[in-house]
Parts: sequence; structure tokens; C-alpha cells
Amino acid sequence: MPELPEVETVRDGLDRLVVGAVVSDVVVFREYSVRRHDGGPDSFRDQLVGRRLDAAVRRGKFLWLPLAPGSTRLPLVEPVEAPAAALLAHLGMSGQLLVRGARPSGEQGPSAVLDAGSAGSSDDWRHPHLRVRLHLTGAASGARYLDFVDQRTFGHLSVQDLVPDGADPATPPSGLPAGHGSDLPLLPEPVAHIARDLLDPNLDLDGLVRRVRRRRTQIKRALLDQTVVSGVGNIYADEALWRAQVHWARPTDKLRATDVRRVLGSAAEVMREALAQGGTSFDDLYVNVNGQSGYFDRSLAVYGRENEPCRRCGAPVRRDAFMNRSSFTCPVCQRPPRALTPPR
DNA sequence: CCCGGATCCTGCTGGC
DNA sequence: TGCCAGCAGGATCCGG
Repeated sequence: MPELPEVETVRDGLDRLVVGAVVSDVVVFREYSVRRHDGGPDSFRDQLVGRRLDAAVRRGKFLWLPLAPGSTRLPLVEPVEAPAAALLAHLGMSGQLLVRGARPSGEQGPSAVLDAGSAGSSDDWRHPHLRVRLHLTGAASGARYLDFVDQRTFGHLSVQDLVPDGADPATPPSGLPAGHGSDLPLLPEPVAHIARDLLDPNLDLDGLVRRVRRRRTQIKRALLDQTVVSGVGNIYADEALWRAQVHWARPTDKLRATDVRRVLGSAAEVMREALAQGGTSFDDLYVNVNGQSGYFDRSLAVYGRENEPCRRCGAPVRRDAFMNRSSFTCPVCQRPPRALTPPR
């Protein structure tokens, strides 16, 4: 499932392969995939055709490509005006953004084969779950299509106005890694209420610890609340809590600051490790822009490992129902709160 | 404002 | 073999 490391992997691929390209056409195969766009598929197309994809930016699990007036000519001078709109993407639980037709380049290493899934077929090959296709011109990589593929359709694309950061208007100055975007003062409107993520260089960690401890909920709920801290999903939440040896049901307002800090640090750590391995995938639902899977699932300590031995103490991993999904814990390493001592 | 549960959707899996 | 319930889950909506 795409969480922060997977989305960042995609962002990096888009940055390298489609930024600078101009959208020459848009085909929406499934209207539901642009349901968050105000005006529907026709408006979505109208607002993209002729515009240049100017950057690839991410916050948490949201990803966007700011739009600029289209010109296939390489700009000699940076545009004076900031883009007023962006193509916004959320991958949901099965969304993929696949770049097709790009030429391999020496710098891209083994990820440079960009036609995964289309070997032997024509350039117009369509994935069975293709929902939206952007036709591109002028990409330095040679990319011809940007395909939004999404089996379970929780993901979506839209064009959104860029607005000031609602939760954090006093944005620190720039000088940050290019492309990350935390130095950009404007966000797509649906992202304005999303908190900074744990890999954001401008994250206020002390403020986040205080904010978590002010809440009256369970620690895992706080971790999954994208208005508190973004980018963490069910998988990395369980992995982070296991590393920090904190049970998911512990009440936030009774946790020590040092424990909250350790949980957040573990989450950042596990996501950095996953990112270094190209993200997590259990099947082919998550892939990078080239259609290749990450390998982090081989490193998971508890998620999806019910009844298998804890990698730290050997006790069988326990699965609990949680928020209409699952939580995986080591019953020995992660002591449950007294109020919730589980049966058995 | 804060919290938590229901809901959207598709395809695969497992039980009978 | 076939059918259907259950499951996966991020963000949003809505009721308390």
C-alpha cells in the first residue's frame, strides 16, 4: 500500500521523467477517478491540456505537479510567476503513476527500463486498470504517457488551486533539497490541512510531540491522523510501534514525551529504510513509475505476520481488529494498557 | 473543536 | 465447482 516511502519513490520518478513535459491530451477512462475534481472529466482535461508539468512535490501521501503555461521550448529564464494550480494525485491503496515511453538514461541505473508490462506489445498498450492517461510532449526523457492505474479506485486525480499552508503559514525559508517542496509556500487546497510529514526538513518535532500528547486517543490513531502527522499508514504505524515497543492502544495523554518521541523517531527510521529499498509491496499493486516493485516487505517485523515469531523475542505475533482493519503486535515486547488487557 | 465509526471501491480468497 | 461473505485500507463525512 502506498504510504510515504512509496509515494516519495513515485515523486522522484516523476521528477526525473516527466517534469518539463507539456500535456498534449488527457483521456479519462473512469469518471470516478477524477471525482475530486470540481467540474468533472471535461474540466479536468481542459485545465491540463497545453500546460507544462513544472515540478513534482509531495507532502505525506499527497503528490502534486504544479502547472505552468505550456511551452515545449526549454525556458532560458525561470518563470517569474509561481504556478497557480497543480495536478494533484492521491494513490489511495492501489494507485500507480506509470511513465511510459521514456528512454533509458545512464544515470537511472536498473530502473531505466520503462516499458515494464508492455514488452512485445505496442506503445499504446493499456493496463487493465488504466483510469486516466495524460499524453505528453517535450519530455527530456522522451516520456509519452503518464498513466494513472488504480485497481481499487480509492485513489484520485484532480486539478487544484494552490493556496497558502493553512496549518503552518509561517513557512521557513528555502534552501532545502530540490523537489521535496516543503520550501514551497503554496499547497493544493485539499492538502492545506495536512500536517508536515516525518521526513520533512521543516517538521517541528517538539511541537508534534506536544500535539500528540494533548490528544485524547490511542497512539496508533494519532499516528494515522494526517492532520497530526502525515505519511504514516497502517503498515508503518505497526512497524514503528513495534520498534519503539509501544502498544497501539496506549492512550496518548498518558504516554511520556520520551515514548512519543521514540515512536515518531521509529516511524521516521522505518520509512527511511523502506525508501532506500524502493518501498513496500506485497504483490504488484504498488510499483514505481517504471512498474517495478519495492522489496521492503521482506523486512517487515510484525505487519502481516500473525502467529509468526517476533523477530526480537520469538513470541507469536498477535493480530487485533482495529478501525475496520488490523493491528499487529508482539504481545511480549508491546505491553497493552491495563484498561485493555486482551483475552487469552 | 475533538473524537470515532461508517463509507466509498474492486478483486482476491476461503468457507461451505 | 460455484457462490458469497469477508478482507484489504486512506481520506472524508457526519453524528455525538
